[in-house]
Amino acid sequence: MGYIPQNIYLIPIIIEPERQTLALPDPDDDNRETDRKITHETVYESLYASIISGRFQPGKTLTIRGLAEELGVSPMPIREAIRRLVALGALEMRSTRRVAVATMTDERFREIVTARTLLEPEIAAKALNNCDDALIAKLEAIDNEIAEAIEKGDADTYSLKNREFHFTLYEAADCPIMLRLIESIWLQFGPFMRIVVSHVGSSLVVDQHVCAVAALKSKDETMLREAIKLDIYDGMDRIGMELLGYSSTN
Amino acid sequence: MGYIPQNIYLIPIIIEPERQTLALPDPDDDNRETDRKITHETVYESLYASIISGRFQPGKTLTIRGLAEELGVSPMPIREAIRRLVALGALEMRSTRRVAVATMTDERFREIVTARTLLEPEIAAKALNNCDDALIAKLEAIDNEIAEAIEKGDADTYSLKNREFHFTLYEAADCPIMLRLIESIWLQFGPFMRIVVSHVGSSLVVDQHVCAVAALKSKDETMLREAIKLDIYDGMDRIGMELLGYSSTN
DNA sequence: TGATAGATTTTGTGATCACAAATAATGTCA
DNA sequence: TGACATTATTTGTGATCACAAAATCTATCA
Repeated sequence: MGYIPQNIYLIPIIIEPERQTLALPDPDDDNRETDRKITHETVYESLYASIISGRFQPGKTLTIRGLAEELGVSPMPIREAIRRLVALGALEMRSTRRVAVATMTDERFREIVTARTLLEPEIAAKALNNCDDALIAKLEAIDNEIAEAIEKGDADTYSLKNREFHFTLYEAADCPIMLRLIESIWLQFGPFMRIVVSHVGSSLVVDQHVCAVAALKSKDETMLREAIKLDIYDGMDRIGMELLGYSSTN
Repeated sequence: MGYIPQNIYLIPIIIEPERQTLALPDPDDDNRETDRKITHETVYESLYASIISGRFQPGKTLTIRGLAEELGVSPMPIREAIRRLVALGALEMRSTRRVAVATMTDERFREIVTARTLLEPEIAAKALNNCDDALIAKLEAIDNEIAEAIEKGDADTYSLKNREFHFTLYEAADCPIMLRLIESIWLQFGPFMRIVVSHVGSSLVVDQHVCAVAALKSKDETMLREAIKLDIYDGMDRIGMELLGYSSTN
């Protein structure tokens, strides 16, 4: 794969997706004065979270009734949530109208890298104009949590916080349309994020997040674009390595 | 607007969206041996076609029951189709859970131009590798129909064929993920395509489609990217001009 | 033993209904 | 006459049901 920018040694480890029960947040929570709790919306968020955190095995088929029972709702809101996720490419509709978690192929993988390197440096550059000290502080705080997660080998927290870092930055750009496109892309490699890289491998990598924050501080757009691009290459490497040694199971 | 690449004179004319009844294709058609006719799928396609051809006034609120009655189906498949279109940004969900056709703002407009100029030249370049004589012939045929439509001042055919030209080229790239992103973007300015430019204005414009086809013939990637970029600027100009003299109605 | 045909279960789909929130319409009072 | 409260209607939402297609299981036969 010609996009690998530097020589790094990664040891990919697949975490077997332990059966994890889905659950909707307790409706008795008192934060519903702002927005009414719409079931299909809540279902969507629940499935969304499961997908981006890699709780669903890629290729796994989902059934409407199964999810409905698991989440304790009727099939109706499940259907609506599934339609949205299919539209975004997070789930794929098979010819028999069955939905499954999106799988990955070499071609899809390359497309994702291409689309990410086109859109994300651009939106980061737009965020540069709206950047203030609060944003920088927030990003640095997240980056510290990421370092901590790597230290502990906590893959879940790592991928969660890595995502948070990127989207915190991108949201500052105030470009909802581009953000939606990027979100759609992230959803499509979400199921592959549950991968741990060895501590040694990770620590050898130049932390592009630090570079990105430095670029924000010095208002250096070129440096920021480069940092985001290299961070994408780095992150996608981990998934790419995994793809090589792991043919799709079903 | 600084993106305008050349001095052209366009006279935008808004075609008032005449009330046009929606209708599902006759289920008695004999082309259903290949794939079963799923109602919510058919509804989706129907709404999709209405949106990209600008049959719906931007900002117009759609009701589930209203569409259901118009299409002669129950509210259920309407809901599913709407969820998909909301996910793609073609429709927007208001705070009261009401859906409306996406509106346009200066910010959204600029974002769309940015995203298009990032993604479309790239996918066109990928299509260049898979380009054969059949594709070129097809594109030239479409371009002839476009010229004819401009001649006659037929805005509907123009925007339909313009869309066909782009997507025929893009599909040749065989990049389904990027294609979906581009489709999502097109859906968002679809409602604004129903705009006629004066014949004189149009004929003054350099036909970037011809340039694109020439670039395909000579395998000139740089030229192809440039042609696509200029064509986007040209097309978006027409919408941009319209935006200036036409504050959003509701 | 292994493949195939039939039976059984599972599953997607679309319609209908009840309920609550939102919108529109109506009447009342200053 | 105009602003506000009240009523009526419309509309989104979620559950349940019936039906048909798909998937799974089972039994039969080579």
